[in-house]
Amino acid sequence: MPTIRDVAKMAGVSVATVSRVINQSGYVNTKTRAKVLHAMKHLNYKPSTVARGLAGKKMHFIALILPDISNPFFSELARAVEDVAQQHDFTVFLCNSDNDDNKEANYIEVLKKKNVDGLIISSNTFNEKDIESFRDDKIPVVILDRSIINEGYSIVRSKNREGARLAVHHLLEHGCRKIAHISGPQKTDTGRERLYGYEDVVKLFSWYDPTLIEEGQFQIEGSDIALQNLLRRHPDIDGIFAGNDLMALGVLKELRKQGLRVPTDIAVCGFDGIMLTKLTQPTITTVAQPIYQMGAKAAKMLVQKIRGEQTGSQLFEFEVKLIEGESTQRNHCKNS
Amino acid sequence: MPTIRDVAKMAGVSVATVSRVINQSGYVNTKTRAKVLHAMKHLNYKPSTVARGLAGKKMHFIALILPDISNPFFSELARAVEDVAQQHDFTVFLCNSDNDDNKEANYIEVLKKKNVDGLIISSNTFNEKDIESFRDDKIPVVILDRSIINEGYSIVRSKNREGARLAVHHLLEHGCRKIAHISGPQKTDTGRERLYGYEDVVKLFSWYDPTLIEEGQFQIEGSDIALQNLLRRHPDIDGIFAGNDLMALGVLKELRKQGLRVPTDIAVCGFDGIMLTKLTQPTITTVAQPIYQMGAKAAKMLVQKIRGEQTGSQLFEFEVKLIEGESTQRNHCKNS
DNA sequence: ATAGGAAATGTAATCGATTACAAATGAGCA
DNA sequence: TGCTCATTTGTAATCGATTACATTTCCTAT
Repeated sequence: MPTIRDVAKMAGVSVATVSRVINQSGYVNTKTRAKVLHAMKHLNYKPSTVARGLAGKKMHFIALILPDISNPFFSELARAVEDVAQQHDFTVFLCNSDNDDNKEANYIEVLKKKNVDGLIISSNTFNEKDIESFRDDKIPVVILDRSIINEGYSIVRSKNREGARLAVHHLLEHGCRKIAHISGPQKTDTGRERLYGYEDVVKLFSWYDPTLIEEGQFQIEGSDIALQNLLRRHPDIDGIFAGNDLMALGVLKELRKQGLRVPTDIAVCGFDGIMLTKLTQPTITTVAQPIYQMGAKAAKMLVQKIRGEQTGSQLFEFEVKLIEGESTQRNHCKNS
Repeated sequence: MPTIRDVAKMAGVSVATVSRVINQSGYVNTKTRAKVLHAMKHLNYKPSTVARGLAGKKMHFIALILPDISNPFFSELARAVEDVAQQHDFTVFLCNSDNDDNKEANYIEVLKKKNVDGLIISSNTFNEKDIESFRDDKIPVVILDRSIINEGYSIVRSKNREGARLAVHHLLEHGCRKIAHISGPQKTDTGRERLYGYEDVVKLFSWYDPTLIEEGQFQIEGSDIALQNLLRRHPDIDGIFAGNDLMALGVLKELRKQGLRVPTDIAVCGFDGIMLTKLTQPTITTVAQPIYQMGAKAAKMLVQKIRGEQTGSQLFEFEVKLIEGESTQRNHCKNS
């Protein structure tokens, strides 16, 4: 690997001049520039990012901390982040936290040692102290898919509570008269927000009862048990609002096993809008978030912050949209 | 951020001594070590990976190049790679290539500038020259899910051709008498291997005809068109072997649209064994690769190579396994 | 004619580590 | 006693860039 000194020697100039050419800074004579460029090309010279980093320049990488890349919601988010990062010449560190505080803390430390330029965190449970340590070092942070105290960090999220209300209203409009909720983990913001949205609507009805709520883990696994518990307590449920699409999928699977028809016996609505909802039979009605756009927006904000083009904390809240699938297409008779 | 000099000053020793403590190299008096460790703790000192990198040490990051992280096959692979990397204190760069030569070449360049310690590439179309440039720089490379000339790089893959034969045999055993294939892109190794496997079996039958093959893109999108073309040419198809699960999913969707029943009218078999195949109605029969293990194995091999514990090129080929779903459970009458 | 400043280039310090080499100390042994 | 060698520590060069500062040349306006 040739170094800047090799280039300087070959072009017959000093390293400072080569550096000026590379960085397009200071004055360089046109002819000199040509000589340098020629030498660089000839030697196939590539400036070492590591050396530049040590000399105070950006390393041009950002980190993305998320619970689990194999979850389709996050893999789409990651895809968006990576696309935008790539467009701006940043590389992305992939960090799976599994919502585990220790893993996360460990990552934070490693990332600081590696001079990461910025951080996007969409992990559900993070230690705010860890994040604060980034702010102390003036490393920009964007928080994705979380509602945290709005101090110092920028946030990108969507309207979870409103979306949950949308879902429940939709179920009501399609004739459901007893709607249960399988919530996300209550230690997560999104899990809580969606539960609140559900409660906003159902608490007005006489049939409502807190035992209509079961907590899930935002995963397929476990949603079957949650459903069983609900059905045991309330065999007359005719609508289920699942806290996310993966759980809706699990519910669909379990309902089938129980011999219950969707949507005839029970209607199901999910949340997120992952592609999967369109592939099942029946397709799943869901409250869609603009997943890709959210990831892209977060990445754009981060890049701007890194460049110093934007400072302070911003909140960016995306609209959600109910996408009607077959899982709620039942007769409206009961409703009318 | 404190530096090694701050630590040295506080402990009343030289930077060399501090470095010795950090790296557990050379001689350090027990008492001195204690002083240094205390100073490090007190200052919350974290050695800069960048500075160490410049001084010739490993940066402790590896890159993972894959076509598209939002594809469930690759997101599971990525998950495995990241898990293993994390266990060995490596961070993972996520690189989506979209099977685009330019993007890939661009990444290769960036990665070299950033002193990446090793590379796992599971992209379908890579320029061998680019990869060779890594070998020239003695940067270990592991190739995942590809059959390339076995020179200088280690390879992890599964038995694609055999798996394809398995799939077709299974369809035959379940009464199919005219089996079509929607192949993966023929510019990819896996796409080709699976096609060969299909041909191995079907070419023995009188009904076989090359027009029973349509090329897909390993994605849901496009598999509907491929299926339409096949059905137009051969309305009497009663079995379809899709080159991967995503295409099988698309086929299922399109068959439903066309009013054809699965498996009664047409049986469907996929390849890969992604979780999705278990969630559809009917569930999809598939030839499962041990996706997670493959990713984990690749990562382990890479780490060993980076540590110099393993040199030379190795080939690791995983077994595949047919997982029977509902999409091929038809009466065996025709077969008997 | 000349001061002032733009243009062009080079020298050397710097970033934060590692490490070769030197030097000092002390113990063991002939 | 004097020599060898393990132990302990420090000095300074090095990795490959950036950049503050110095220097030189040359153009221009007064």
